[in-house]
Amino acid sequence: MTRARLLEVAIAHFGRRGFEGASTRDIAAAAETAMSSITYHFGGKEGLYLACADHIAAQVRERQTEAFALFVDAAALTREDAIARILLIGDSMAVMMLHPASADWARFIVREQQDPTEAFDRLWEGVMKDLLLGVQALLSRVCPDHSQPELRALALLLFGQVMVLRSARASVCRALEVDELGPDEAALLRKRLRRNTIAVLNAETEE
Amino acid sequence: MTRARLLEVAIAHFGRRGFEGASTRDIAAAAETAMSSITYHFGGKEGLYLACADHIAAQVRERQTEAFALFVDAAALTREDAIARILLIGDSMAVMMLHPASADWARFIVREQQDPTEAFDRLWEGVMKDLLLGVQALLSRVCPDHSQPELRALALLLFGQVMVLRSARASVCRALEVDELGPDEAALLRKRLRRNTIAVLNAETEE
DNA sequence: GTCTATACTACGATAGAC
DNA sequence: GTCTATCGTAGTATAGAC
Repeated sequence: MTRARLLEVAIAHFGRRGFEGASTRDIAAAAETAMSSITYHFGGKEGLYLACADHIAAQVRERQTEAFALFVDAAALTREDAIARILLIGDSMAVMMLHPASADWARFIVREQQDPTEAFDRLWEGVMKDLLLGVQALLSRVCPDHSQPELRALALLLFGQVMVLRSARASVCRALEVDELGPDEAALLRKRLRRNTIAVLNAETEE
Repeated sequence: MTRARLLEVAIAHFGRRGFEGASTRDIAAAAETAMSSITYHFGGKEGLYLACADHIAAQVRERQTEAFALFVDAAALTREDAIARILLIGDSMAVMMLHPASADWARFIVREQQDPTEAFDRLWEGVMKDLLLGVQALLSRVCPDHSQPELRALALLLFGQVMVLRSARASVCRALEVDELGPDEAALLRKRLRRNTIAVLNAETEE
């Protein structure tokens, strides 16, 4: 499939060099097709860019199917079960962020986060919104007294711990004195994430 | 100063569009000078890019002078004082990340974090290394039993909570249902950061 | 559907006037 | 130090063959 190959290559190129920096020539060449295939399949460079966003949203959603399943019936859970689910979701996200395959699309997302275009709307509506609302619902079981904005802020900062594994990867590697994150570093970071999350949620529960 | 104006403009342009995406034509025009001034002052596009990294490092270091001062004599502190200092540093970083002025250089840094070039070395050696080592030293007062890698992982995830305010700004705004972060949102996020940090550090202390 | 060929614009670098 | 002028290259888009 020329179309599928173009999408995959384009996500990598747009992610690394940005919309303007990436060239349709390079993308077409790397996908082993002609430049005009982009016009045919996506209408042009911009169409290809937006299609990348849709593809990423679908891909992340598929990869996190098990995590999304943990959002159902949140209101009926005990506090302990809600905490357990939050820990599972956080770890699932961490594993994804630590996996090499997430590098390309994560670059794309981080770029859109800082300079949102129409592509960000698609990413947000496609996955992020549901992910954040889901965690918020679980958090409201853990901290029933918190206001909705407080729960959202909590969810965002918890996500921040996970996202730093991608968005500041170079510093993570430098700090841990490795060239790239291996199994040992992954285990260390996941353990730390789990313990931090437990600490935060327990502190909120005690009050 | 043509040189200073070029640096400021270039950080914004490189941050938004990346090294390849940004054009020396646009940078020169925005700095109200000729394109050849870049050649004269920085030797070319790449020289300008590296000079941007140095400038950012110096700028952040200057802006965080008070925070860096909190690193001195870490070994002699009580656990409570070390925690208090970590909270101050975290809040100082959060204020910086929430301030509109950090948008341009933060884009530059986040980009380098995901695709490090020689510019990342300059950012790391210029500020980040000392910042992370400093926090690590304070953390070792709080959790004297932890290994160095454990302390580094802890420091990284704590930073992640702060960095998410910039690196995922679009999602933060969407989640809080605002177009941009105002004083109310800033207060909410800073409070949450503080409480999370206290919770994490207390949990580690108890064991 | 995928290719080649081409039109037109914008890129970075540099030479040389002032 | 800063400008204008220009060179060679690389960008996107599109027309048209197959």
